[in-house]
Amino acid sequence: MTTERYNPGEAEPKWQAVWQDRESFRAAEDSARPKYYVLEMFPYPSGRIHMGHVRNYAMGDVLARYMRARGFNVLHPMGWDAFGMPAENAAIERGVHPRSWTYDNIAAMRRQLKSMGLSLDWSREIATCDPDYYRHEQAMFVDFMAAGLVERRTAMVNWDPVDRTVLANEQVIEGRGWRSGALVEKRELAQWFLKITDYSRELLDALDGLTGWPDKVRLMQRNWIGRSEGLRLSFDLVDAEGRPLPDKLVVYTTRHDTIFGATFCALSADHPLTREQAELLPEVARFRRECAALGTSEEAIERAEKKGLPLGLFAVHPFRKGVLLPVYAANFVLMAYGEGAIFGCPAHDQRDLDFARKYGLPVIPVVARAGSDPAASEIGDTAFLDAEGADAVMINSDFLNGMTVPQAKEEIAARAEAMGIGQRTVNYRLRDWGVSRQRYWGCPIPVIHCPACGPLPVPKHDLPVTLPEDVTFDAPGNPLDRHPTWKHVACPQCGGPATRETDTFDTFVDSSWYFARFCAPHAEAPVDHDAIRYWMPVDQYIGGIEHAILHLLYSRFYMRAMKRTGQMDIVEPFSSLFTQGMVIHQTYRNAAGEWILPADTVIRDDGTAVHATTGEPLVVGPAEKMSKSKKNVIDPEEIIARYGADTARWFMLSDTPPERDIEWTESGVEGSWRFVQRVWRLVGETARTGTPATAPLGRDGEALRRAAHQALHAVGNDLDHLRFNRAIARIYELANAIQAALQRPAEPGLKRAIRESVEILVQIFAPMMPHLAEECWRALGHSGLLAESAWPKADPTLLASETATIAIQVNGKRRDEIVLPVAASAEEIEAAVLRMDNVRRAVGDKTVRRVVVVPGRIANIVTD
RNA sequence: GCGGGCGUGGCGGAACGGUAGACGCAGCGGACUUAAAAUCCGCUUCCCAAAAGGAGUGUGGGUUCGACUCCCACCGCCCGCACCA
Repeated sequence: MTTERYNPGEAEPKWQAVWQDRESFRAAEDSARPKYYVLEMFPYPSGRIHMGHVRNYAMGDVLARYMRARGFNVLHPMGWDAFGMPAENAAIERGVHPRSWTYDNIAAMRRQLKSMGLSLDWSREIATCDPDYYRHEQAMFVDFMAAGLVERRTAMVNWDPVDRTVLANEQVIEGRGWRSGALVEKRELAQWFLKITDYSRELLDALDGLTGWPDKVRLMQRNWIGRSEGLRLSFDLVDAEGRPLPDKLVVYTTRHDTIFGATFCALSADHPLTREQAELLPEVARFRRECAALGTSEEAIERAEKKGLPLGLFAVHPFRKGVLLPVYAANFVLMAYGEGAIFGCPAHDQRDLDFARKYGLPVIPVVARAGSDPAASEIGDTAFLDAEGADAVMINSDFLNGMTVPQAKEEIAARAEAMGIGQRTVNYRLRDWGVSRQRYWGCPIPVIHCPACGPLPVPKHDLPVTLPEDVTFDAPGNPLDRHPTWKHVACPQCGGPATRETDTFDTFVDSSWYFARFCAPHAEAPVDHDAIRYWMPVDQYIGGIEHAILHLLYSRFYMRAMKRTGQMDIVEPFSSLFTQGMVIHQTYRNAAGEWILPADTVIRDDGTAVHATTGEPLVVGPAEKMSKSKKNVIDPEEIIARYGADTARWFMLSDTPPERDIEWTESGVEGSWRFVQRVWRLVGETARTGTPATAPLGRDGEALRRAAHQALHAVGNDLDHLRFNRAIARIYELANAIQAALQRPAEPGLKRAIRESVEILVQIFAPMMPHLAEECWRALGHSGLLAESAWPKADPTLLASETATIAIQVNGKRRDEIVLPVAASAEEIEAAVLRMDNVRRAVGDKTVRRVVVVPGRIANIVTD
C-alpha cells in the first residue's frame, strides 16, 4: 500500500487556474454582507519578490481566506509602488528606459506572486506610474492648492552638487551623496510643501482612537509629532552702545521658570536677524557659510562642537533691571524648531552649559533641591536637569524663590502675558512635507510657472501632465529640466510663454492614497464615494515597522486632506495595523572576507561551513536581515520550485510570532515540507478506509472528536488575533492525535471520528496551505472548493472536557496529579487529594492548615 | 541624552497569577530496508547510575496558598528619536 507523494508542482498551478477561472476572489460591494478589507503594503517593483514579501503576503492571505470563510465580503487587492529612483539608476547604468524596466519588473513579480497562490482580486491591480493613476493624484493636488493645503517656499535641503539633485536624509551617507560620493551641501531651494502641520494636533489626538494599532507605532508617531507646551517670549534689543533697536527678539522656551538663570541668547545661523547681521559683518557671513557646509547627518551633528559668534546685539532681560544678555549666532540652534532662537540658561541645559563654558559666560543656578546647601547647587560640567522632582525649588530668582518649577512656570507665563511680551504656545516638532524631487521617474507636479502670473496649477482639463518618453540619462540632473520642448507651455492665465514645473512628487505621495483607489480602481473620479463608504477603512493593514512614521503618517494626513477637498468622509485609513518582523539568515564569508551565498554554502554536521564547490572553509556569521550586500538571501522562486508555495507559506507562519524576526533555515523548511507530505498521507489513508455513516463512538473516538473541535475553536481564536505560530502548533497537535488514532485497531466508531477530524484538519490549515487543502478536500470526496466554503463550526458541547487533570501541590510544590470529573466539587477534590500517598508523604506529621482548591486546575495543601 | 521593548532548554518558541518548557528544529535510541533515502515508534531542562528527591524562566528583594506572569531595585541586549530649547 504505497501512497503517492504530494506533488505541489502539479497541484498548485492546477488550483490557481481553478480559482482564477471561477473568479473566486473577485470582490464586489454587497450591502447585505459585512465587509473586510485586508491589505498588505504594496511592493516596489524591484524585479523579484524576496522572502519579506512572502512573509508579508502569506500573513495577509491567511486573513483574507479565513475571513472569507467566516462569511465576510473580503477585499484583498494588489498593486505596485512603481515610481522611484532605482528605475532611473537602471536607466543610467544599463540604458533601459525607466518605464520598460518598471513594467518588465512588474510582469516578473506578478508572475511570482501568482505562484504563491494568494487570494487576490487581480482585476483591481494598479501601478502608481500609470497615468490613469497619477492623473488623479495631480487633480487632487490642484484641489489641495485651492484648499490652501499647498505652499511653495524655500527650504534647506541636502543637495548633491555632482548629481545635481536633492537627496533624502537616508541617501546621505557620512556627509556624502550615496551615488556620486560628493560632499553634500545644504542648499536653499524653492520646494512644494503639503501643509501636514495644519493637522499636527489632530494627527496627534486621533492616535488615542487607533486602538487597533501597536502601541509602539502610536508612540513613535506621538514622539515624531512632538507636542510641547511652552512660552513665546519677546526681548527688546539694544546695540553695543545700549541704543534701542526697532527689532524684537522672539524665543521659544519650555523652561521659562529658569528665566533668572538666562545669561545669553542664541539664534540659528539661518535666523532673519543673523542674515541681517551677515549683510553688515563679514565674520557673520563666514559663520553662516561654515554652518551650511556642516553635514546634516546625525554623525556630523553628534561630533559638532558648540560654536557661536557674538552678533554685537544685546537682549534686555525682562525681569532683571539693567541686565543685558549678549546675542550670539550659534550652530546648535535649529531654525526649523520654535522661533529659531533661544535664551540660554547654562545651569539647567547641557547644551547651554557647554556653550557658556566655551565662551566664558556666567552660570547662575536657579533650581535646587529644597533644603540643600546653596554651595551644593554650584554647577560643574553637568547641568542640573531634575525639574520634575517634587523637591526642586527656585533659588536666585527674585519673586519666584521658593516656588516649585510648575509654579514658577505659571507665574512667569502669567506675568509675561500681562506685560504683553509673552504668549503661552503649543509647539510641534512635525514639519511640513516637502514633496518636490528633481527626478524624472515620478508623478509630474501639475504646475506652470509664468514670469508674469507666478506659479499656477495646470487646469484640470489639461490633466494628466504625462512624462515625456524621449528622455536621456547621459548627463547628471533632472532629464525633465533639460528636455528640449516638454517644459515650454503657454501660461494658462495670460497665454504668455511659461514653463512647467520640472520637479516630480516624492513617491510617498503615490502611496498615501492607493488603498482608497483600490476601492474603485477604474472610477473616473480619484475615488468613488459609494465604494469608499462601503470598503474603507482598511480593516487590517500589514507591513514593515520601517513605515511606522513616514508612510503611515502621510497616509493619515492625506485622508484628512482628501476630506477637506470633498473626496471622502473617512479620516483614519487603517483601523488595525500589524507590523511584521523581518526575515533573517546566517551570513557566510570566505577567508578573503567576501560574502558567500547560502546556495553556495554547505553546513557540516559540526556547524562549520565550507564553500560548496571550492571546499574552502567559511566563517559563519550571525543571522541578519536578508540583504543583497551580504548575500544572505534565499530566492523565493527557487524555494517554491523545490517545495511549492504551501511549504514556503507554512514555514513563514510557523514557530516565530509574526511581529518578530524569523530566521530562515534549511532544516525548518524541510520540516514544513515533511508536514505537507504527512498530511497528504493522513488524508490518503483516511480516504482509502471506508467510513461507516453511523457507528457508536468509543472512548478513543470521543476523545479524538473532542481534540478536533477544540483545535478548530483554538485555531479560529488564534487567527482572529494573528497568532499564526500558535495556530500552527495546534494544527500539529491535531495531526499528531489523528495519526495516533490511525495506529489503533480500526473500530468503526473511531474511523468515523478520524474522518471528521481529518476534515476539520484540512479546513483549518486551508488558509495557510490553500493548494494542499483543495487537493485533500477533493481526495476526501468533496466536489466543492474550500476557497469558497464556510469555516466549520465547533460543537460547543465538545469544547469542555469531561475530566480534568488537577495538579496537586503541597506548600506550592508540585507533588502529584489526579484525574477527576470536571464537575467535581472543591470538597470532593479536597477529600480525594488528602487520601493520596504522595500527599501524605509530603505532609508527613505536619498539620494541614488550609487547602486551596481551584476546581479543574489545582489543589494546594498548606501546612504549618 | 530622551522614549519604548525584551531576557524561558542546544535553537525558534508555548504557558487566563494555578502541572514551566506545548508545537517545531536539532540530537539520541529503536523499527522497517540487502543498503540508503523516506517513513514509523520512543527519549530529549539541569543535578544524582535509576528511583525517590533536589534545582530551575537574567540577578537580588517583595506581594501571594501559589509568580515566567504583579511590584521595587539592579545587570544585559534590542529598537525608535535626537543639539527639538
